[in-house]
Amino acid sequence: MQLSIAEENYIKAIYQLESQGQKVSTNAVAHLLRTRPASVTDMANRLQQKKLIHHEKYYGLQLTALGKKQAIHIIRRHRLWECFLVEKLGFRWDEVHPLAEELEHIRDERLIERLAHFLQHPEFDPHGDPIPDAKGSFQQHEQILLSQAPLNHPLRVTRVADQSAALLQYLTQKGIVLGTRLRVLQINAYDGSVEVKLMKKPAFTLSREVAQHVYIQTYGKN
Amino acid sequence: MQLSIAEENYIKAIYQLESQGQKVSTNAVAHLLRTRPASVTDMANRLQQKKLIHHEKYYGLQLTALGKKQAIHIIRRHRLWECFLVEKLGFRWDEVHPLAEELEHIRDERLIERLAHFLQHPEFDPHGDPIPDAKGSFQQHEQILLSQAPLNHPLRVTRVADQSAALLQYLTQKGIVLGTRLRVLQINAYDGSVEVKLMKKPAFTLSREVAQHVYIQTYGKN
DNA sequence: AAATACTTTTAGGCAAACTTAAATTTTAAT
DNA sequence: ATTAAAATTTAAGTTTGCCTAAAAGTATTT
Repeated sequence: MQLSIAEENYIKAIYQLESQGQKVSTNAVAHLLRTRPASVTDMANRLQQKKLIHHEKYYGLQLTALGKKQAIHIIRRHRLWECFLVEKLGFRWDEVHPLAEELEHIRDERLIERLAHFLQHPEFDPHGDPIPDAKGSFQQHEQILLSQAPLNHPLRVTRVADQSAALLQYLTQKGIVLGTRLRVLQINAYDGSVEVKLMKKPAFTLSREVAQHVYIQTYGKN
Repeated sequence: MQLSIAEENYIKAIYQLESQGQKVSTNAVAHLLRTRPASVTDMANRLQQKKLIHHEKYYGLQLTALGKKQAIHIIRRHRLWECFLVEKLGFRWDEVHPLAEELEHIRDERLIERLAHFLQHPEFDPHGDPIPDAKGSFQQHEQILLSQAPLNHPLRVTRVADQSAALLQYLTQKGIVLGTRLRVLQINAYDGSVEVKLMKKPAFTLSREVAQHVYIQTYGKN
């Protein structure tokens, strides 16, 4: 069953909200897709008829197993294209999201598998998000939010969970990209801001909003 | 002015018919796009309003300068993607056309220019069709139809002017790909079939239908 | 428990791109 | 030069995916 581009975008949005543990309200989807609640209800009916979601009136949307499978395929395509754009065409990590949003809708199994092969089956995209394999499974590796990091411990940046160019450019400018090594000097109990220290640079502070989108891993010692 | 995918497909179809020297009838476009004449008339009105074509009622369609420019951009995208698919992803020349038909609709200037750079600015696609440069000009190099080739002269295949997988697979199987060297032993005056001879292989015959889609260049001697 | 605020759905409409059927125009044939 | 055939356009209707406005349902406050 072939989905339209609009249907794919809804499926992806619902998946995204679900995986953030939020209840998937009509409003939330409308906001994410920059459309209106009435349009979401409209599409919800169609998606339910295609067995891609459950829709309990007034209580929100939920992907079926089938819908989830579709979503993961779309995400696989999206993230592979992001890798391609950065690694092969030389785009920056803050530029690729909108382009991948278009490329992801080309649903050709062979194309995607050959692209994956060409890229040597990457496991993470340029923002550190895991890429599902052809069967749809992905290994979420252990992650800690920068805003909850242990103090004075060697850390490595593994993921930025927000595609906005503004955030990615801001981090880049601060010297933070995937793989950057840093320490957290302190976390401000009042506003949640995080003071970080990169090698050979003066310490600086990141706001809670920023720190809540940056994931790290510990290394060294243990 | 951003064209829809449907509009782009019409523009491309009209360009294709024009460049084959045919008069661009409603019927011809409908046939090419596997739609109905009424749909073509419908779209023709919209395209005319957008100054992309002229439409003299009952007498056919014609691209304006603006329409032609758009068409050439679409073709550039299409042919660059075909190169990518063959050279980087390892697809065969008979597989890439339908995929490129999808990829060509991603209209991002930077993407295309980076793709071109990545491919080292190829001048011809996997079927020997010339790729317009970023400004829209392409050098059509001298070409001769196999069906009009000089007899007993060393020839090199430069282009196959038909994307159908059936033809491309047939030619491949006969040993004919881009760059293949051959001679024409004779051309049958009755049915237009062409007897060709490849190195180290027995001669064989190609029908007029096939020979009219294969272009060659002479080489050696002069 | 009632009133108010907020969310969601329903209803009615619109534009794009298609369809079929009927009317019209052009072309070809007698 | 009519007439018949073919091509084209018009008219009316469909589906997808969106919209606004109004109605209905849910949540919150007092």
